[in-house]
Amino acid sequence: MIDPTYDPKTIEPRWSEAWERSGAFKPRPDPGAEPYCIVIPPPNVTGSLHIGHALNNTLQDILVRFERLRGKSVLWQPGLDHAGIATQMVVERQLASEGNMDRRTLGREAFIERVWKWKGESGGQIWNQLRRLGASCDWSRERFTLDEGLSAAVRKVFVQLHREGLIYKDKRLVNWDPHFETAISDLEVVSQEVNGHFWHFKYPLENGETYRFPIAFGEDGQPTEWEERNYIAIATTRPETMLGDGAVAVHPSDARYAGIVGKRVLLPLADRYIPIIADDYPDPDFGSGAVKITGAHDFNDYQVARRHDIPLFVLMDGKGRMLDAPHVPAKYRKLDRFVARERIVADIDALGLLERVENKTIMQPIGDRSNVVIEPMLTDQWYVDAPTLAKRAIAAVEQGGTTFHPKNWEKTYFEWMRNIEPWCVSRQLWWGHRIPAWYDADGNIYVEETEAEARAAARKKHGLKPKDKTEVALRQDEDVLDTWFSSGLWPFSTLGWPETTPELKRFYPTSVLVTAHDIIFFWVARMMMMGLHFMHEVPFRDVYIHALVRDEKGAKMSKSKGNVMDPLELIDAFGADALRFTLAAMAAQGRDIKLSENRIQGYRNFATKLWNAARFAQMNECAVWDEFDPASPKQTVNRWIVGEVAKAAADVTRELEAYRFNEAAGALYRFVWNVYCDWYLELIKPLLSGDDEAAKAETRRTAAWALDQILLLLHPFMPFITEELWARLGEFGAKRERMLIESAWPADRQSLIDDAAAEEIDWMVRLITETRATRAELNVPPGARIPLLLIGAAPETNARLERYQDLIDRLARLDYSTSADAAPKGSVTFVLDGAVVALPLDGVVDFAAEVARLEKDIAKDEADAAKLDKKLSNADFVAKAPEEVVEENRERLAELRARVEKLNAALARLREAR
RNA sequence: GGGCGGUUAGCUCAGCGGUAGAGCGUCUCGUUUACACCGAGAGGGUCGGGGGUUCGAUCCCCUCACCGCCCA
Repeated sequence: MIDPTYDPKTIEPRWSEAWERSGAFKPRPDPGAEPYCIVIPPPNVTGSLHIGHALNNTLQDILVRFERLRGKSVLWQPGLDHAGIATQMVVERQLASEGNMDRRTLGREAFIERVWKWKGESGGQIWNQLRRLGASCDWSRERFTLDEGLSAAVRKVFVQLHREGLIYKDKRLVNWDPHFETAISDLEVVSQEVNGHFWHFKYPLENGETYRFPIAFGEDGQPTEWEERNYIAIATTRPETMLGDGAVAVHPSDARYAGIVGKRVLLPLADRYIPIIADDYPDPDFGSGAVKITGAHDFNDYQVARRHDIPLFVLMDGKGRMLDAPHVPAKYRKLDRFVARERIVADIDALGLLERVENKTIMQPIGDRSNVVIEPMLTDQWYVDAPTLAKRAIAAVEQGGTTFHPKNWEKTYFEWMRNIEPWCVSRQLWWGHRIPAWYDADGNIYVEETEAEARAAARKKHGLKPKDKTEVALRQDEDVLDTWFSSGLWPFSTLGWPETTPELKRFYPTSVLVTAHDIIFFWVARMMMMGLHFMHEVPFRDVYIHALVRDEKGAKMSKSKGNVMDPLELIDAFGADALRFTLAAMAAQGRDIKLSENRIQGYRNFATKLWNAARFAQMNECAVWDEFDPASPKQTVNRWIVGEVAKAAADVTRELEAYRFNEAAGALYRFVWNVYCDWYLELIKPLLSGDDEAAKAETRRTAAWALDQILLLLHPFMPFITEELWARLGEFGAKRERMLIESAWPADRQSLIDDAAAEEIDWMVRLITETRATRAELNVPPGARIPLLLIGAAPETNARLERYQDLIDRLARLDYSTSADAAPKGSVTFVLDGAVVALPLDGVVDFAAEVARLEKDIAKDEADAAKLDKKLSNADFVAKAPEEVVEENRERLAELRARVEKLNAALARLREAR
């Protein structure tokens, strides 16, 4: 029996395990079944479930369960990525809390061992959290980016790309994280607005030269006043970098400086002379219009320096301390960059060269993991030739090989891919795939999949014969690869590549990738490039970009901001089904989600409603005892609900196919609550308690069938409650052959829609609703049984009334209802489909209230009629609007006028009766 | 500075060339044998401002304002 109360806490835990044990999460072995595959966006090994994961995985699970019910062979491939920096950080913190031993003291091997140990103990806790959410991944196939297989894929890819010239070593400017002492990607750098300063320095001209600098301007913008200057003014937010200046740049069109371009200025403190150059980069209207160029410590300056062959002065070491080097004045050497900043400002000031200091909010680059200021640094790194790989990735989307949903994200994808920079893939970390490159003492590089192969290559290079005993001494590159390098291979490496596995053959390209837009660059782009290059085929047919879940202010949720909503707490409070349904219902395309608990509570109530409906069904023996043909019912209500099921099934199917999760959820909500519960169950109560045994049997079976269809349609959204009810309902009906998760999605059966039945039920629903509204408006006591008279209706309408009399009387709380020739004196009336419905309430209701009600109705109808009349008397409208629109308006006008006439008559009668 | 998106009922949000919708909240009523996590009913919006296109604009175009995000 179904418990009297719905309690997600007791029902949800039983199903995850039962599903998994049954093998339902594994792909259907049937070779004839269409394959359907989603690879999970791998959570970090350090990760725990946040609301973004909950949304992302709910949507994937909805698709996966939907397609599984549709009979496809479904693989939802789970796995974790090793998250280089994040994981290393976790373990380093642990080491720090245990004592003073840092990773360098521990040594590389011991440190990595520690990380693996940590991974074994506390990595991947997110899996159990995803199970609580109901995620139906094939857990038996779980992969990890540092698995042997995936590591082999990484080595193979690196070596092949290197041979093809698509991976190379280069010295370029990178984002350097002085805390972790590694290069990081642009995407791991976040801009933060901070209160900073703008320091204005004077750089004196060489040999005491002077020039006239305009200081006042007339209305025409021409200078009117000048002063004689022996310096050029520059401004900087980072004074410590001035020691590395290689030039001062001005705009070529800037007349103020035209005379001194090509001359030199003295770089104070450093005591070097640097040139004044002309370049398009400086904005003449900003500051003094002159910009210091520090090529080794600023991305824009780097470009300028390259254009003009300006020397680059590296000022800092990996920790962000000033270098102990000849070009750094002795007094600043080894100082932290921020200490050096203060000293330099003070020293410039002492020289009388500090013009002024301005307060200014500046955008500071911060490492998203370390939270320290990122330093642009000139270093040797490995690069992937992304611009070349991007070409096919762009073409694939242009030609529709992969489609984004919603489509407008393709713009963002193109924008980014067309401006892609070489991808720096080396990281100065220990946790990750070590770069398969070896160096000999002469600086030769051997890029091979294994050390043995590198050794062989080195022997060959050094002209050693097989019999020679000497070995070339090799040293492997210390660095590891960017985590995204291995994640980029995810859609094929998890399926077994580089081996040719049956899964790879069957499931690549995958069906859809589900992800948030903040990860398009990180991940989608990389998978596209790698997939096309190594598999010669896109990694996925569709990319569904879902919303970001934001806080109430529209800001991204983050731990540091403390504005997170914990999905596990929400599951505890409302159940996983309610959370899932909420996320789906709010997942409208192209808009972010601002989640509120009230909404989740509302959908928990929805689950309760379904629960109670199922209880009602069970209490009334609504069970399917044998094969039931939904085309067989004779009763109008049953014929009607069968058609409504068919419509709902078609709607849900169509919306899910188009990734319109919110529409699918909305259609289900309305059907279950407003159709099945509010009307169907109410309408069949008399049948269920009546004595027409045939009708009763038919109704029980129809109600049971419709409920089963609801469970099927709702299962992708609310897997737990539907599976539970499926089981409970099966206790009394025919034995369930299988769990709901393994059943079959409702077929599209438009033939079940009976328009005549629908029209009839619709009429009855409106009659009942109008009667209730009228009663409520006139304050007729709920307990008062009153009669209802139908006047001037067509014969078939009178027949309807007769047919459904019992139902109407019950639901509208009537004494009796019948057709009549005229409304009795003092009746309250309303108009329904051209007939007058009269409630004889003379003396019972307030005369003034009834007059007011009628007058209000008349006024509204007349206003509507006037609008329509105006529209229809517009010749242009009649001539140009589509015929059916004109016709529809005409009908509406005629109807309104008839209503007004009848209401006026009713008003007149009422006054007469008085 | 460039790009993208948003502005619709008190709140959170759907919708979209042809009669403005939902959930929550509000108000009134209700112990009708599934459900008060419920039922019945009601109120509430010149669809951000201004132009334009159109027979017709909340919807398309332009523009302005404000908000958010991404990239410089």
